[in-house]
Amino acid sequence: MADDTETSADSAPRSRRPRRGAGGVTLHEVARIAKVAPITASRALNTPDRVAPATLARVREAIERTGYVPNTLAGSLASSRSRLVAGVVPTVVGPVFQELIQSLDDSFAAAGYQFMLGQSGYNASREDALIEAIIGRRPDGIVLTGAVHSETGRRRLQASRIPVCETWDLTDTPIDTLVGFSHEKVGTAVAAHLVATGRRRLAVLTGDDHRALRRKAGFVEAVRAAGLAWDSGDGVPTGIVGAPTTAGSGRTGLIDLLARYPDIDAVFCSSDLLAVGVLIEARARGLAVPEALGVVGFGDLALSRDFDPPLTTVRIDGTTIGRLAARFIVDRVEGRPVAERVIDIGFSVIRRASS
Amino acid sequence: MADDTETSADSAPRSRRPRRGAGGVTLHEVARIAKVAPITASRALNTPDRVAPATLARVREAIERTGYVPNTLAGSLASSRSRLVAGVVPTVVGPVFQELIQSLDDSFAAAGYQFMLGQSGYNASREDALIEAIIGRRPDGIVLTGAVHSETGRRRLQASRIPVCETWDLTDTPIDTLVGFSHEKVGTAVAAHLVATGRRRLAVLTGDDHRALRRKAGFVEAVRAAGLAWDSGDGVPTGIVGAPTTAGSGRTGLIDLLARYPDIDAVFCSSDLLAVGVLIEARARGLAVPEALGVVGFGDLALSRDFDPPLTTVRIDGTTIGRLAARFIVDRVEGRPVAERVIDIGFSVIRRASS
DNA sequence: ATGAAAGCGCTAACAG
DNA sequence: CTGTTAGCGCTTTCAT
Repeated sequence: MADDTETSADSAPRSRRPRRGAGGVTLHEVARIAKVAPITASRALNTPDRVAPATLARVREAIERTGYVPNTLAGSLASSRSRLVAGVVPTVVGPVFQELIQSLDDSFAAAGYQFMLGQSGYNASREDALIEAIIGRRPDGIVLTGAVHSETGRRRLQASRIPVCETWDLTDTPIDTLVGFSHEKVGTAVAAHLVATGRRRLAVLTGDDHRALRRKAGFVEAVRAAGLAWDSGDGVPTGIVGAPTTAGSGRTGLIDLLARYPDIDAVFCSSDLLAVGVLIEARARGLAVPEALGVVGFGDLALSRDFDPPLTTVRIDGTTIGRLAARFIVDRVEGRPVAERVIDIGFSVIRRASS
Repeated sequence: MADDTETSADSAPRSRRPRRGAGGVTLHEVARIAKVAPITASRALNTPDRVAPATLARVREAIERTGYVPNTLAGSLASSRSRLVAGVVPTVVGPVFQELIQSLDDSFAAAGYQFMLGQSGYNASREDALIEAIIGRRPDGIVLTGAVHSETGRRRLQASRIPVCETWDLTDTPIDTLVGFSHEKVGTAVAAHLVATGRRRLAVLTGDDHRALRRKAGFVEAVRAAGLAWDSGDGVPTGIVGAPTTAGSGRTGLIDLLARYPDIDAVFCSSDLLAVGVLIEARARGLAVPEALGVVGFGDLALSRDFDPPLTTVRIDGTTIGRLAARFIVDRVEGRPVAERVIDIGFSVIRRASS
């Protein structure tokens, strides 16, 4: 029994090459203790029903005794399957992607995959580095949030032949599969809502990121189409704030907009946090919402429903995006055919008291 | 040139074993095209200054031509170094850990490590599974947020010999290294602040998670020590809400507390979101803050500073926690001695208009 | 139901 | 500066 726990004390040909490795317990150790071949120990772990009960018990006891933890690096290298899916988000800071992240985590866990997250940090070169590092680890799938900007990154992903799902956006040229919605149409729909409720002097307060600006573009286009352009610039007074958007930038953004355009009767904000800032500032200066000013956000935070007045906003169903993205990946990995490769999940305008 | 791009068309002993693997370009391919030994190609990638410029150029051209992406799985297996650090958080949902996560990401990136995140989901068995999966991939380090609850998880981490840093909490028995603060002392400090500013009828509104309840315990103890216990229960009227805490649960929590104890003159909330809900509800029912009710939160959201009135809260320096945790891990990995293994980072009470 | 042999793709060790 | 050799720890293929 004593020599069982020693590490290959018997026939080590120590003559030339010293041993390497991290020195942990290996499957060979376990197999030796259980008096089976390594492959049998492997089967006991991966396909226990193809191993005789008595053998299984011996292997399990050996695992227990040694505290063996499989080296999945080695396993993945040998089998080309990692049971790991990597996700890329611009940032986990801010509430924007949280519902989606949660859903991806849950969906992949349910399918027996591990989900791990990396941040690209709104920075193209760091995004490229992250993508290369992820591909290098050969995950079974990759979920991208927001389209990949660099051509390098797209080419590498395509060449890797790893199943990819892009989310949160619609593009003409998906790398592989895609679950998203049209940011332009969000802008259009919000403009339609405000116009329909009698607003005539519309403004925009937006973060300066890609997708927010596309929502703004859709908004502006709809306003012009309705014949309500009233600013000398592109027709709609606009305040732009840097990322990340906060309630603070919402407050200062509104102050600034009102200074330039005192007649504004509605503001479309690119995030709920920004809109909450507008609500706080409006109340602080005695501007009645919704009577004197209509306010619409984007994202449908829990806070938006709980605010006073509750905030009209646009809801994106991150849970469904995550579920569908996971299904795409898992189907691909397990060799099932994927019928349609692009899904437009849409969005909904949630009307509350702020507009 | 044509046969360069074919895959080992020359001497393949196809007699018995068919080829396996994912079929991507390997370093051997690259080496063959560059007419060097594989190890030289490896050096061109990892230690380019130990390779002659001309050789380096040939290898680089071969990499370019083939679109080769290193298989870091194989590299890590061979070298026992992964340049990967894994993080575990209960959840990325909610603002609580965001500053810490950001800081970890930045700090590890600066040191040349990749940081990836997994969610344990406030669930002991899922936490165990996540920890086992992480250890199996042999990262160079593991950062844990909040202490690990299960004995199994702690034992596995300890046995793995992977550098570990626990954060966000102080325990008597760290697995390896630790950067945190005392939740009890937070409660004590907030009670002291409220008592010093003349509050006499103190209450608590708290989420039901582990650490929040420890803050509450510190608060209650301090209130009793000050001779201000006034509730028949443990001395301080308490409202408990489920996780995650939201502004909505803050609103209903205050309603409920006031129904039971109309005399309350201050509330300590276990999160800023909860406190913001209290602020919203107080205003909605015409209860003046801070005159009639003092409110203190925890976490120092950006929103808390931007609210009207600005919220008194407790600030945790997540950036510093992340930086120190990264330093612990990197020092360990690179074999430098770690002087102290436990750091108490403390906290600060930020006094604003709400109290 | 179990095992032997042969790699997965890469790098550490030791030459030259 | 470059190459040869021998693995890292696991699983695949083929055989019994």
